[in-house]
Amino acid sequence: MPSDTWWNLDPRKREDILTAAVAEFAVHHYEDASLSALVKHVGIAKGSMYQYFTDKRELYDYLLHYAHETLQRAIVAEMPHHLTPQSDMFAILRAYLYAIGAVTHAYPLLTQLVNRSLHDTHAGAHNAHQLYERYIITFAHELVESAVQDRSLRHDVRPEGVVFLLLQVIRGVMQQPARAQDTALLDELVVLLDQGLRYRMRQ
Amino acid sequence: MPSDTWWNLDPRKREDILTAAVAEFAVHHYEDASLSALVKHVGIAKGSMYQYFTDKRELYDYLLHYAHETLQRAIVAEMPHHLTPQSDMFAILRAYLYAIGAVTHAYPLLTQLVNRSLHDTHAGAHNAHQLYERYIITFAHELVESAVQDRSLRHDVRPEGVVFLLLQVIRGVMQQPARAQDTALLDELVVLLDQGLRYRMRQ
DNA sequence: ACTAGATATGACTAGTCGGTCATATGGAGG
DNA sequence: CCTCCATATGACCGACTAGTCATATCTAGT
Repeated sequence: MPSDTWWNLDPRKREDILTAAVAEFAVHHYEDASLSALVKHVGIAKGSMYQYFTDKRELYDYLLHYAHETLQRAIVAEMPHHLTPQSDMFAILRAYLYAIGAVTHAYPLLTQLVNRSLHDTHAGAHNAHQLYERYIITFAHELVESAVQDRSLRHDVRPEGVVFLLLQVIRGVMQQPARAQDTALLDELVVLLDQGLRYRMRQ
Repeated sequence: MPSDTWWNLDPRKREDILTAAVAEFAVHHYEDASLSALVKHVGIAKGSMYQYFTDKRELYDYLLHYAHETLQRAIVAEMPHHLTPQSDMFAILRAYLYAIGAVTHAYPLLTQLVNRSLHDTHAGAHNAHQLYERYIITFAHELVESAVQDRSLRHDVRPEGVVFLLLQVIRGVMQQPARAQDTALLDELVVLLDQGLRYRMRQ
């Protein structure tokens, strides 16, 4: 947790630091990110950062927490209101992919920060970097469970494979912001997941 | 390219260095990987490494090249001989996923090295880290193209989405060696891709 | 105007890194 | 035994890092 001093800061200054920190950790891995470069960029003394955070790790954890919260909020806000947990699974999935597309476009650096954290072994020492991963996994699980109950999902396979498939599609969309903007592609993906890849005579 | 000195080396020594280097770069990102730690681990002087490679970058490129070649060879060797490019797309895909499962299990460190390189921004300055990515993309494209021609693939969608879907499944299997061993899961994935997720009355 | 506590500062420490190079060692041919 | 070239070595260099701390500055209460 940041210190009291951090919260006593002029909000504009706080935002400046936050923005610069996100940029630094979005471009570099945890170990490579440089506090020296960061403070120089913001225009404050290095010692000041240690008034706000006990060390680099705490700053990083706070950034991930902030990124996770911001992105999650934005995705929820982007989901159409008329959808309920009882809506068709594939309608929900499509809306979710659309929302991810919009949000990754609106917050490219936060997205990059989170995506990078998912592949950072060293960051794995702490929990914070898994916030987003857990969020996605939970979404996929709930989606599948709900679909199992209303019988819209085939029930001749364990949910495991279904969840795996959904997760990989969601991860792919999150990690390729350019494609996430291609709504036609997202539509096709949902159709393919729904109906399968194989050609059938009558469909 | 490594120097002549490298190739004049006692093969056992060469292998020791190679093994240690793979381990170092499999665990750490390019920037974090330490030549000092590496040579200490092998038991040679740091200067010696610079007799074999001009710099860190050349060593890394060589490692990726080596990893790519080894893994690709192993996957090809693992594919059943009775399959031809004309075989059913989903049969080929299943065999491919099986092969990846076997190979990632047999070469965990090489797999980790390659997977890490895919997410390394700095490594992106050079081409070597994309060897494997290109290999997988090519495989997916050829698979789809072949399936389009023999009409086993639905043709109401552009190949783009299909390739995306296949790539994400392949990437997921490569990056989660534990799951890649679960052949039942792999089977289910292929079925789901083939037939789709939705429940249908008659199937 | 004075004081006390909160905050800002940047020179400094101790450590690591990639890379260099003068020197030492080894082995083959004469 | 000597020479010559390939190879091995590790002290050393400059650059960079995270983190510290004595000191300076600021601000609010009296």
